[in-house]
Amino acid sequence: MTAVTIRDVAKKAGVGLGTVSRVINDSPQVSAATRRRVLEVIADLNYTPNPTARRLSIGKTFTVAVITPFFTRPSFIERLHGIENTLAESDYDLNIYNVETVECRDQCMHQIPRRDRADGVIILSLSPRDEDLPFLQRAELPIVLVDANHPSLSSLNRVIVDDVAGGRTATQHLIDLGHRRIGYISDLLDSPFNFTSSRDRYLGYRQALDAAGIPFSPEYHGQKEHGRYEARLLAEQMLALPERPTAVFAASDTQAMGVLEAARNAGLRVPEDLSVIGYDDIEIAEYLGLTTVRQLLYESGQLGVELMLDILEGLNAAPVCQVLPTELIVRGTTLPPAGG
Amino acid sequence: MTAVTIRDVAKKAGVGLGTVSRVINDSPQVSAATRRRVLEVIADLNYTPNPTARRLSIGKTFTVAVITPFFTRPSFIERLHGIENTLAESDYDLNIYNVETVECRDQCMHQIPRRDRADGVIILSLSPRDEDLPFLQRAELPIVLVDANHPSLSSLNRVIVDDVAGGRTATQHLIDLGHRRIGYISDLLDSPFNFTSSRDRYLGYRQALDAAGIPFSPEYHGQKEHGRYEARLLAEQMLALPERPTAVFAASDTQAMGVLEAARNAGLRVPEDLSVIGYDDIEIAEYLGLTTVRQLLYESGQLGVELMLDILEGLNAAPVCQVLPTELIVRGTTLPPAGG
DNA sequence: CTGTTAGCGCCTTCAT
DNA sequence: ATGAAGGCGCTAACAG
Repeated sequence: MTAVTIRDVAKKAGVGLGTVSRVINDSPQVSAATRRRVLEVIADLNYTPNPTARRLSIGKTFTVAVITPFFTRPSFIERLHGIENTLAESDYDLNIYNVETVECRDQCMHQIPRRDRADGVIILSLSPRDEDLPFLQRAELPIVLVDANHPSLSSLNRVIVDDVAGGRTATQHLIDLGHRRIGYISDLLDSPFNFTSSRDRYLGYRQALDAAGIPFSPEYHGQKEHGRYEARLLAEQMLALPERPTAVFAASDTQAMGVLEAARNAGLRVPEDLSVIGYDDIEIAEYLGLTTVRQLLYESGQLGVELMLDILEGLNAAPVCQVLPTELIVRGTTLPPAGG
Repeated sequence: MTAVTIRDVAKKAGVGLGTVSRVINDSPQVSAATRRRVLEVIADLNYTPNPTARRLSIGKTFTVAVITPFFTRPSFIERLHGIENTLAESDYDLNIYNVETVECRDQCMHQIPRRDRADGVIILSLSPRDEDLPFLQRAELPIVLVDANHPSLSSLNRVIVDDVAGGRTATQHLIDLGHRRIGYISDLLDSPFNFTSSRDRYLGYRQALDAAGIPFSPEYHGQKEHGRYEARLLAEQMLALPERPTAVFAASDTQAMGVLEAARNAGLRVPEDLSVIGYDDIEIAEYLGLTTVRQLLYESGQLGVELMLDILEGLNAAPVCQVLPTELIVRGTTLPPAGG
C-alpha cells in the first residue's frame, strides 16, 4: 500500500492534477462545484500533500532551525518553550540543534545556516564571533539572535536582555541593604562558547560598585564553568577568606544554589550571616525563596519567533533590536549585613 | 546569487551528473582520479547536496519525530536530552512536537505518524489509547514508545520502566522504616493524556501495602493535576487529617517538593515528623537531600533512539520491549516514624 | 567506469 | 475555470 498522491486524487475526481493543487492551495480560480468534489475525494482518500515534494517545488523548507547550548539548563529550556509554543501556531517545523561542545558550536554555526536546510535560524545565547560572521552572511537567510549579541549591530536581528543593567540592579540591591563586601560568582567571563551574560552582569556589578565608591577586590570575583557544583566550590573558597563577603551575587539561580550549599556547609545562615541574590528567576527560585533578578525567558523566545515570522513573511525590512527589561524580585535570601 | 547545484559541479568538473552523485554517495564504482577532481570542485564551490531534493528522490525524510508532553518538566527534558544526543550522531534530523493540551495530543498522535513527515516516530510518555491505534498502524512507519505502554504488546516497540516495581520499592522503603500510615500523592490516575506512571506507581503502592497487611485508606491517596503547587495543596489537606500520615510517597520529585512545602507550612519537620520520598531522581533531588526512586531518564531516550535506528537500518524485525530498572536512593527525607 | 534519462510529488505558467 | 507540461535538485537504473 503506497502513499496516495495528488495524481490519485485527480484521477478519482476526474480533474487535472493542476486543479487539485489549486484546491489545496486555496486558489480562488476554481469553481465551487469542482472544489467541493475535489475536497470530497481528498477526505475520502485521506490525502495529505507530501511535504518534501512541496518544499522542493516551492523552494522553501518550512522549517526554522534553533541552535541552542545545553538544552537541559532551565533558563534555556524556558526560552525554547517560548520558541516552540509560538512556532507551533505557524506552518513552520522546528529543528533543534543542541550544542554541548565547542566543536559542535562551530559546526552548527557554520553548517546549519543554509537556505536548503532551513528558512531561518534562531541562535540562542550563543553570540557569534567575528570569524562566524562570514558563514552567517553567506547563508543569505534570516538570522535572529536571542539572548545573544554582536557588535556589528547593523546586520543582525536580535532579542536581548540588558544584562549590564540587571547586574547593576542585583548589586545595587545589596548595596542599598548596606553591604560593602560583595562577591560575584559567575561562569568564565571568557567562555569558549562566547556567552555574554556573565560578562555583562560583571560589568553591571562593577558599575554599581564604582557608583557607590566601593573598591573592587579581585578575590571577591570567582569564575568557573557554569554549574551548581562549580559555584559551590567558588563560594566555599570565598567564604573562607579572612574578610569574607557579607553578600554574594550569583550570575544565575543555579549558581546561587551552589552558593547556598556552600553557606550551609560553612555554617552560615542565609540571609542573617550571608545574603545571596541570583539571576533568571527560574521556577525553583520561588521554591527556595531566593531573591533574584527576573528576566523574561519565555517571552524572549516568543519574541524571537515572532520577529522571525515577520521577516519570513516579508515584513520588517530593517534589522530589529529588541531589549527586554529585568526586574528585581526580593524574597528571603537578602537582608542587611549582620553588623550593619 | 543562487544556490550551487549538482549540475554546476558536474559542468565545472567536466563530468556527468551521475558521477557527481556517485561521489557524494560514496559509490565504489568511480575511478580515484575522477573522484578526486569532483571532490575538488565540490570544495571549490562549497557545494552541499540539497537535502529536500535528496529526500524526495530517495523517498525518505531523514527525520525522526518526537512527540513529547510538557517539555519543560525536568524528567521529560532529561529523556529528550538522551534522544537528542544519540540522534545527533546519526544522519537523522530531530523534530520535536510538544504537547500541552489534549487536542494537541490527539492531533499529534494522528497527524505526525505519516511516512511523508518522518521516517520514524518516538512517542514519549504518552501511552496510546485504543482509538489511537488505527492511526499508528495505518502510518506504516516504525514507532517507538518511551515511557509509554499499551496492552497490545505485540506490535509496538517500547522502552519502559517498571513503575509498579518502583512504586513498590518506594512504599516498601517506608514500611521497612516502620511506617504504617503512608500517603500517596500523585497526578490524576485517569489523566486525559493517559499518563500511566502515576497509575502504575499507585499499583505498586497498593501491592506493598497489601503485602505488609496494611489496609488501604482512601483519604491517604490524593490526586490532582501534576505540579508542585497542586501537590502542596493535596499534602496540606492530608496533613490536616485527624490521623495524618507519618510518611508520604510522592509520584515525582516535583510533587515531593510540594509535600515538603506543605510540611514546612504545617510546622512539621522532615524527616523527624514526616518522611517524604519522591520519584525520578531529577537533579534537584540531590540538592534537596530528597530520598527518591531513581529511574534512568537519559538512558530511556538513548535506548529509544538506538532501537529506532536499528529498525530504520532494517535490523530488529520483531518488536522489542526493553524494561529499565529503578533504584532506591536513600537521602535525608526518610526516617522511622517518631513514635516508632 | 561513466554519461544519459526517467522519475520522486508537487507547483506554476501557458494555453485553452 | 481547467488541463497539460516543465521544472525544483537529486538518485538510480540503463546503456555504453
